[in-house]
Amino acid sequence: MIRINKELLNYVNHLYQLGTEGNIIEQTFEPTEQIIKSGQNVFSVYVIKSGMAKCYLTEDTGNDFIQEFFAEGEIFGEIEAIREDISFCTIEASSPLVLYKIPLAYFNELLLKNNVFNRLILKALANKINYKAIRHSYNQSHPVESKLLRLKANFPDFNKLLPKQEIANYLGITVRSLNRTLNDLKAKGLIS
Amino acid sequence: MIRINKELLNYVNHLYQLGTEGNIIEQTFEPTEQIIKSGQNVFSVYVIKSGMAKCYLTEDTGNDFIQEFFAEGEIFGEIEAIREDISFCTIEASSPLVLYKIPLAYFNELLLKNNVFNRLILKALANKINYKAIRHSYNQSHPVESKLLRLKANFPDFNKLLPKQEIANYLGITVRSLNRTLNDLKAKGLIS
DNA sequence: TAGTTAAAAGGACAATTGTCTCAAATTCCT
DNA sequence: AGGAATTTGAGACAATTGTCCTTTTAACTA
Repeated sequence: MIRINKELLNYVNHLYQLGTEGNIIEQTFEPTEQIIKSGQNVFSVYVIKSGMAKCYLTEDTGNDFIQEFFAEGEIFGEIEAIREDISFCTIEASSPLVLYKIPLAYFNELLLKNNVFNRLILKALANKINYKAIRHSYNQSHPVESKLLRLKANFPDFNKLLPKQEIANYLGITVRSLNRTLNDLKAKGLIS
Repeated sequence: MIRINKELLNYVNHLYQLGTEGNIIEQTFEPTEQIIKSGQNVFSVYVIKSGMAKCYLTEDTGNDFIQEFFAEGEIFGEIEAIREDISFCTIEASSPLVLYKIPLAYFNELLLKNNVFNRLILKALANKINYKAIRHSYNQSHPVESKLLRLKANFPDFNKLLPKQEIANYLGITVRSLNRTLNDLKAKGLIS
């Protein structure tokens, strides 16, 4: 649910310290600001220094489906950079955000010339595929109750961190179903 | 549903032609044979030369959820290689398969020393993330009827190619629901 | 070709989840 | 503090999807 990548953050932080040519700059955003918008061009790759953002797709039904919440060290814009395509999702600040902004040209240069960076990106991509595969499979094969228990197990205080609508959008259900299931779980003593 | 990667196939074919050190070898499998098994170590990365394989996860409910069907040029085992982890899915031949088998050591060497290969892998990974994100979002936000129409639009003859159980496992539904919905669509004249 | 096995189809019912609506609680302004 | 706006909670009902089971059809084997 809330993804981090400390290793990548450390490395980008290191690149930033080097400070050569001012290639990487810091940028801040306030909650609800959108950094990348679905269907638009992406001119930079971003790594989160601090704060949290949500990554979501808006469906033709009007529903938002939240892919993940990104926190320290998570990268976004890299898929679009590598595919040389417009964005397929929207990234929106969930809290005050501080980002490292890497221009496309420099990102590609790093990929080509910096083995360490290249490997970190390969790993970041492989991890995304891994968790996406597991999550999709789980979501398709289990009822809401199981999904909620799983979420609770991984993020005990999810219901304090996020509004109900966001939790529902993350689970791909309605708020009504979420409330109903939370009540069932409370009645069974499986949740506080 | 059936993924291909011609560009990667061409390049791996080219590497194979070079034939240095016999690093890449060809291997064949018959339907139902498993090339990679969930939970086990992966010793090679594979690229499909011809035929089709299914990539699926088995859930604790006993359900198989099919991530994708892989055909010419699709790569698998690369996630595990990059993450240095055991496999999280099973790859099983759906038809007679011919594969290029790339040993881990050579795969890593290529990633490090061959810019063209490296970029092709980055693209392959980015594409997987892209289509997974879009599919998961769609699946969570639409009823079975929409999923089926979408499948029909993308693969008009899916119901001739695959048994019902496989289609159901790909859509994350039961065969009963699949049949019911196919009937509804026929009644509405939306499907043959 | 008959007999066995597997795949496809669907009836009947139950469980799950969504839709619509309204009321209560909470937050946010100025 | 007082009123507006947002968030939360839930009742009543409808629609969707799953479970279980039986029948039909197709496919394979000896």
